[in-house]
Amino acid sequence: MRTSGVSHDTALLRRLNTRATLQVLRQGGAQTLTQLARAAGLSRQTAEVAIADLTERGLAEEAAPTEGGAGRPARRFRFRAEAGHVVGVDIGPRRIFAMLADLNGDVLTERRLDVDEHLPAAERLALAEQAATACAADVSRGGVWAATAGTSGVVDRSGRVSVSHLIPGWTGLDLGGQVGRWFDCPGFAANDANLAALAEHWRGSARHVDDMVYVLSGYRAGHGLMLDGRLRAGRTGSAGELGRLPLVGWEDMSVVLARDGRDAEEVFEAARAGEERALAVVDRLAYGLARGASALVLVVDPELVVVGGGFSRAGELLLGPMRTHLAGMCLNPPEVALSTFGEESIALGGVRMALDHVERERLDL
Amino acid sequence: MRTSGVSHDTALLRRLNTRATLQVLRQGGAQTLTQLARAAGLSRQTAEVAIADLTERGLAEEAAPTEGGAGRPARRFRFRAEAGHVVGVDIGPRRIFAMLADLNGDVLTERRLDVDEHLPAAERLALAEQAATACAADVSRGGVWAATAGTSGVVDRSGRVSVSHLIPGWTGLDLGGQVGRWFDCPGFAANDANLAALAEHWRGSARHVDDMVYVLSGYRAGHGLMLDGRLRAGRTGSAGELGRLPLVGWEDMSVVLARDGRDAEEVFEAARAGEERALAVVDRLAYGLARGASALVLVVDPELVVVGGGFSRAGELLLGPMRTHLAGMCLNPPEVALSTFGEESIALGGVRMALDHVERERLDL
DNA sequence: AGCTTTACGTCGCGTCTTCTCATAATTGGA
DNA sequence: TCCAATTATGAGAAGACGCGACGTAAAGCT
Repeated sequence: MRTSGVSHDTALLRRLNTRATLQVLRQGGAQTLTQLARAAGLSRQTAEVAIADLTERGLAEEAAPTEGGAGRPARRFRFRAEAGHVVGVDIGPRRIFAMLADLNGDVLTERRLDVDEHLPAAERLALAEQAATACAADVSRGGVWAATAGTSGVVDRSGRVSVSHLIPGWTGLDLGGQVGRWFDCPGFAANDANLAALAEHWRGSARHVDDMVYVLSGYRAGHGLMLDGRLRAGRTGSAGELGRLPLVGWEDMSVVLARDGRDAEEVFEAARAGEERALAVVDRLAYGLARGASALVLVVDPELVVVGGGFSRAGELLLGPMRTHLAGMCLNPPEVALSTFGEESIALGGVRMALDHVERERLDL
Repeated sequence: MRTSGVSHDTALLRRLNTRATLQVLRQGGAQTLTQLARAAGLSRQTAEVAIADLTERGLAEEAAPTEGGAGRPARRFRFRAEAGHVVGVDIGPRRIFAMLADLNGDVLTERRLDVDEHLPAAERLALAEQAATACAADVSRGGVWAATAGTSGVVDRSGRVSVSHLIPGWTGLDLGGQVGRWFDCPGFAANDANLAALAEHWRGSARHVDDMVYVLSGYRAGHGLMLDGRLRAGRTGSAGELGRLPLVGWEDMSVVLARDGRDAEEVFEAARAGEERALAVVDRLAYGLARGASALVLVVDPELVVVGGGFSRAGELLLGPMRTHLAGMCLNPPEVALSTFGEESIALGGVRMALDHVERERLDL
């Protein structure tokens, strides 16, 4: 039970209506006052007041009126997506990926960097900062309103890396705080699989689904949970460490491949060519994935499982057998889909998480 | 992305302030206008208007003023918890348990009934209806505002039992609809473990925790998920069927006991007396429970695991070894606690779910 | 009885939204 | 070229709401 505590005077109405107008403006593109008012369920005058408010805050501006059409041409207004920016960075063991996006979430610039997996924390951070600030080179100081980093390992709610086995010197790092310092803005950090889930739900394979599970398949495993349209990171942020459950069988992925002697890419290649042995290896991988996924499915019963990560490059080759195995393990097997964004999903999820903050705090949505 | 669509005129303010006043009134007991206003963050006048509103709706009434104290005695108002009622029914394989509660959720009457596990659906329903209506005998027609039934098996969002292995004729039953018809009110149905989780979170062992997992331990297994303070039933309501995952090892509970030859109660008795063989059996049960729980913990990373169901009667005898086993299976083992409400938890969870509906729809909270 | 304290009730003000009506700016046809 | 139709704009009035202020009412205490 929470107390309300907040006083509700008439100023709240103004805020609410401005918020509604802003939502409509963002979703519908450039619109006239009449259109805005109708869509937001307000009178034209109220919409006008809201637009004046937004214009003053730099979030709206007048656009060119529509050509043609009878009657007096209406003034049109558009959302100034360029009023602010957000940054998402994926800092992985072997790769750094930075993205700059505007307030619509449209990606403006990207930087990709391969790094050595033994690179120490300080230098890795410095490279990530370079990549991120380079992306934002054209953005004025203070123009980045929020930034989020994604990384492998356990990241707690405050943005601190509490455990990381894959990146040297990473454990204990206040990653969220670091990233915020780069742009003097609020900074966040989250587990990579969680961010990937966020991205897939935002614009990817899970666009139309509010209960889904993202499976990060590869030499390391992980997962992200999206329930009721919201990310569930768990108490310590360590949801996503399913790979640790020996019963589930994700740990022996690398064993399967090692036994074969080839790396994943080669095996997939051979399997695509129809080679028997490679197909058997792929089936074994699919079985392992299905075992892990089945635990997720039986626990949270999602509508969709999205498979991303390195192994997902095999595409339907892997998904087909995975569906078959999963069907045998669950009462109501959910749909299984490939990740839409490959490598970019983590940085894109970072963009989304930063946008979430901006929408909540600065746009007052 | 959803459009707002709702117009925000000044009437909304009134609604919001009335809501805030009602919340304060319910939480704080009988209060004066000044107290209400301060707690709700409103002016005294506004609180007065809200109270007038609530009084008209039958939800508030004037109480006796406080004795003593300087100054003019203030009128005091209290929430009329007796303005409406809710019903929760647990319809299990071998037991029916009905509860009537007022709008505060205080339980007024209970009825418990043992039934044969082979009892056909129609007769089982008739008995449940008898138990429930008997509980509500003193309540005027229309005085029950919502009712919820809990049962074992998969219950979908609409309140239909989609799968039930334990109760004959249960599969396909529109349980929520049935229960609603008893009292001519909105009726709901949910899986028993989910309702138990709700109850424990409301007033039981998980009172202060918003991310928790309820484990129904017994000859049949199940679980309920409470994340961010809300129940997550999953797409088809079949989250909670973890027992189906053979890898997890919940299925062989009965095997463990069968091998011993005694039933659970006898084994616990013997173990309490210190008998070696019984202790080994309990440890084996604890191991099985921990295996199942570990899957839950690794997937959702809760703060707390609440153990209920038949085996939980063993108390710390079972929980101790379970904690030990769990610690070996998880990175960050959560706390493990016993269920506060034994058999009553399911019906009580039903009360809570019915109250949720009432608060949302009729109290406009 | 008079003082102090606390609550009550009414009045007026400011804010917000909406309705109405006069006005402005276009297009298309006479 | 001019006029009607159409659509948007702008100003003013009305209604609803919340809040602060001030006078009044009702108790206890001295």
